[in-house]
Amino acid sequence: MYSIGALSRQSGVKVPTIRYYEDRGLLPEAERTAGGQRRYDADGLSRLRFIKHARDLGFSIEAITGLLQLQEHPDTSCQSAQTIALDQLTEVRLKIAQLSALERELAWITDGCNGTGTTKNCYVMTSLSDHDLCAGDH
Amino acid sequence: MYSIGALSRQSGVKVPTIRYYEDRGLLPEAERTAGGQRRYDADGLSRLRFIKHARDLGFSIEAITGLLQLQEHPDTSCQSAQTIALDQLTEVRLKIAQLSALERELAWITDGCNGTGTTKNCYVMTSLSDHDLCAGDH
DNA sequence: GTAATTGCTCTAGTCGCTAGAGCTTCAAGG
DNA sequence: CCTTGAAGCTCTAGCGACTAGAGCAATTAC
Repeated sequence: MYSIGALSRQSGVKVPTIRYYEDRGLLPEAERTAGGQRRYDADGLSRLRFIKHARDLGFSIEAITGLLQLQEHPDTSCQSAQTIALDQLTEVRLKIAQLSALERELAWITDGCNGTGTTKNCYVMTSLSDHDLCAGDH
Repeated sequence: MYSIGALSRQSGVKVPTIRYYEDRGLLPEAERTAGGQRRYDADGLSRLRFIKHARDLGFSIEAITGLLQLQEHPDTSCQSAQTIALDQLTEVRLKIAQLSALERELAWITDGCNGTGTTKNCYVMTSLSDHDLCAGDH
């Protein structure tokens, strides 16, 4: 049996975050000692690791709730799980595309300034004032 | 003189967001009519456009505050402006790198599942449970 | 037995807005 | 001049996923 601190060390998830996950229903209500402290077993640890891994991959709490529900029905089709993961992949790719557009703009803007002039004539400042100086659209 | 609604249409920034920017100190306190409504001039509009453009490029409110302060001293060196922009570029590149790593993981995980099995044996589910099945580290 | 550590609950703060309630002011038409 | 409807006002609360802190109770190691 682990205390919440031990679970935290084993999983890499901070103590308040574990309590937050319980609050949000990702973790079942933990067993308690006579004094009211939470105690966990190996199942609790593996469930928390699952959650952490999914969070690290950018899944939302809501998506993880869905995945955990699927996990509790091991004989149903895994198509739903794949759909959740593919949706996440799509979102990640979209964000990468958006950030890449920003990267191009920022590189363009910073390239136009060598840092030696004054703010008044600075390419960074004028670019932000005048959208037309940008390379692409956003 | 623009009303807040007119300013909103001209800038593409929503009315409550304009008030929020004023609250946060990005915009100076607007002049008011006798009845207490905000009125803006061309300067207010160009300042708001500057803010919007910077927000679109992902600059934080704090970074924009810095840029606006620089803008008010047009004869100082523009090195600070370039630094803020380069910092932002670095952050964007870092986020892209992180998301690209996630993309690889998610693609790997979803590729391993054809959606026809059961949850119990689903590669998506087992990958989330067992970190070692991942392609890289994160 | 005592002291240090860890745990508990509860509230509030982070960021950048967004939504809603309940009220007042403005501008245009008659 | 008066009405009406749109647009404005302030204030509070909510989003997501935590994080920080106060003030107290339980556990554990010596």
